[in-house]
Amino acid sequence: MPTVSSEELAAAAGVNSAKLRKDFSYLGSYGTRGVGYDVEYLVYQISRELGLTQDWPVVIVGIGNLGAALANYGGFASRGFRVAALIDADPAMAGKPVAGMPVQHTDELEKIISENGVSIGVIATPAGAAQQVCERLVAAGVTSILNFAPTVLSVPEGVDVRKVDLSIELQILAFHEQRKAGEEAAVAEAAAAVVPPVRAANHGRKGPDGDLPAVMPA
Amino acid sequence: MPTVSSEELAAAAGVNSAKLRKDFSYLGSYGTRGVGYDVEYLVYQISRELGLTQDWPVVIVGIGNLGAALANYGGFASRGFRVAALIDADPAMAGKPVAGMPVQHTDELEKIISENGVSIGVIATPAGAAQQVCERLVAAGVTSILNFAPTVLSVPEGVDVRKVDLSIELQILAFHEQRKAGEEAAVAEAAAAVVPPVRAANHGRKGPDGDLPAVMPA
DNA sequence: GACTGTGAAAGGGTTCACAGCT
DNA sequence: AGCTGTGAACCCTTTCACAGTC
Repeated sequence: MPTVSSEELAAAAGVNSAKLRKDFSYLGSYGTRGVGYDVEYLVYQISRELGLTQDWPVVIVGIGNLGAALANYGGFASRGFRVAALIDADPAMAGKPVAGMPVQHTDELEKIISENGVSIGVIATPAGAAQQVCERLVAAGVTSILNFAPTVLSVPEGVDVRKVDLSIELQILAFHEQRKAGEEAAVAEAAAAVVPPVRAANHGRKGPDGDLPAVMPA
Repeated sequence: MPTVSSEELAAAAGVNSAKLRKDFSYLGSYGTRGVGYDVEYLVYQISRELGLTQDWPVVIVGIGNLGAALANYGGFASRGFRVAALIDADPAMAGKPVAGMPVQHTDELEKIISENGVSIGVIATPAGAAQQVCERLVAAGVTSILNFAPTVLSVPEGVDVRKVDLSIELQILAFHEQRKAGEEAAVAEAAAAVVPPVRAANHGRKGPDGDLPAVMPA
């Protein structure tokens, strides 16, 4: 399939074809009128725009179950990420191979970051250690942090932090599950609490990844 | 602090106070004019609306690093989730304790789900096993699935699936990182590709959790 | 006086619909 | 004829601003 139309892509993604065309147009005019988009060229242009054509060295700090899971995660390499080092504070971990790579001690953190030109760090430590690790990463030159620890990190201006809370997705499912569990019961409960019954909107999927639950006026 | 104003909450959350009041108003009128919101009452009402006051038994299928990390994750219990069982296809895993709970074999899957009234399942298996596990979960009565495997699951109507891709958050950081890495370079590259230079919007944080990156017209 | 709840205005994103190119 | 690229219309969300309540 060398070429694809906005209609086909939109159907596959579950969105309106006009939206898809307009979105693509912000990246440039990569389509051909009367024909569609050249698949290979389009993939390249989008990859480039998203930064997938670059090589991003990352360090993972905190090699517990989660850190090890991340180190073994196959999806990183294919998206342009290269795990430059695994770092843990436990001296007993040092030298142990995880995902075919020896764990290094926290003492080496600054050296690893500067030698590899790392600008993205992943924190998978316990909550108590996260802020301190974060500060060391930032001081060493990291400007983007992905935080899996259940803490809100404070960082200086210019540093990006994204927090992944593994329970939030479960909460979203539970929220919908609650709504599924019979409207009668929900309405009865709502009435008992002297609350106007509320209806779930946006329950359907917009794209491959659903939206957050939204409570809308009836 | 028995009471809070919309202004205080909005400042803490980084949103407009009118938006916060309007959002709350969709849940009902839980505030008091001239006073604010009673913290305890508000927390209860929001918890109830989000389904946090219910007990949700969940099963985790696939007890590798990620499954173990999820089993050990402290955030679940505090949000009303109870890990009813850990399930793995490897007979060698059966009976081994993970997070203080014996791993059970996949053979028991249907029994576990019906006996515990489980409606939410977490899939942390390798990609190859995910669809099959998914089908067994659904057949056994699960109606919400949280999928950590790098596969798109197909499910019957009425079943909710949310996919967590651990590399997407990294991609978002890399996207911003790319933009940080000097506008001159980016513009030069864009010009070389015969593309109008594009500027990142929505780079700032709206709430505690940042938005997806958006490419907007200049 | 202080603060909520909410109509109305403003703003932003999505969809329509069609001009323009192949 | 077929499909992109995009101005304009539309619609939904956010913000303003103030009436209503304590």
